[in-house]
Amino acid sequence: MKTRILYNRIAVLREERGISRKELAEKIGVNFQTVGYLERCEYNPSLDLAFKISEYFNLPIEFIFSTKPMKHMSQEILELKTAKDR
Amino acid sequence: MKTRILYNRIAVLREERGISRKELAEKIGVNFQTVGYLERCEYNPSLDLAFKISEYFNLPIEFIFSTKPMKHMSQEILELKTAKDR
DNA sequence: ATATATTGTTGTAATATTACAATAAATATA
DNA sequence: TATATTTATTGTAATATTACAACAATATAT
Repeated sequence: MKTRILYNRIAVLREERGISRKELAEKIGVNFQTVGYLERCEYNPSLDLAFKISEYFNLPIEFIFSTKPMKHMSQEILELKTAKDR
Repeated sequence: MKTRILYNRIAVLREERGISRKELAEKIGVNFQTVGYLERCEYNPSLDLAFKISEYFNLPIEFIFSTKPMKHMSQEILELKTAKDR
């Protein structure tokens, strides 16, 4: 199957939690370099690994990964706030 | 990474739509035998393939795939209906 | 009953993912 | 500055996924 590039928010989410790739890698049970590959979108995770990341951040897979480039979370917040008072 | 078994509802969802593995395979762009492997949980899909299946059925990945054995949809409906009148 | 389509199974090959090592570059911290 | 930590990059090997072929078993339809 010709694999599409998938986009993700791993780097920002990791930053929010203030943890290093090494720490995240340990939590989800992969090599720390694998986290690097994922953050740079050099390859896609398996569904199993996506679930582990989703469980660690306690966020749905669709919030972390997307087939289309992701909006910045900051932007998304502002849009949601604006939508509220219409 | 030691891969966990992931469970899925592909067979029932496909049945609901009344389509064969071959048809589903064509829609999501994989070999029809790959659908068989997935339905029998003989291996997990890539995240990319999970997204394609999710897009085809128009359902979130978490509704189709799970790390724990899935409740039957029939059962889930009844529980939701019961929860409503408490 | 006999075609036809669908599913299950086995095996091999190609591609994608993950692991791991080694080293350089960049960042933070003492 | 010097030291330690984190990140980036490259290369090789192991494992997992997908493709594909071939055939048997079931089910559907004519």
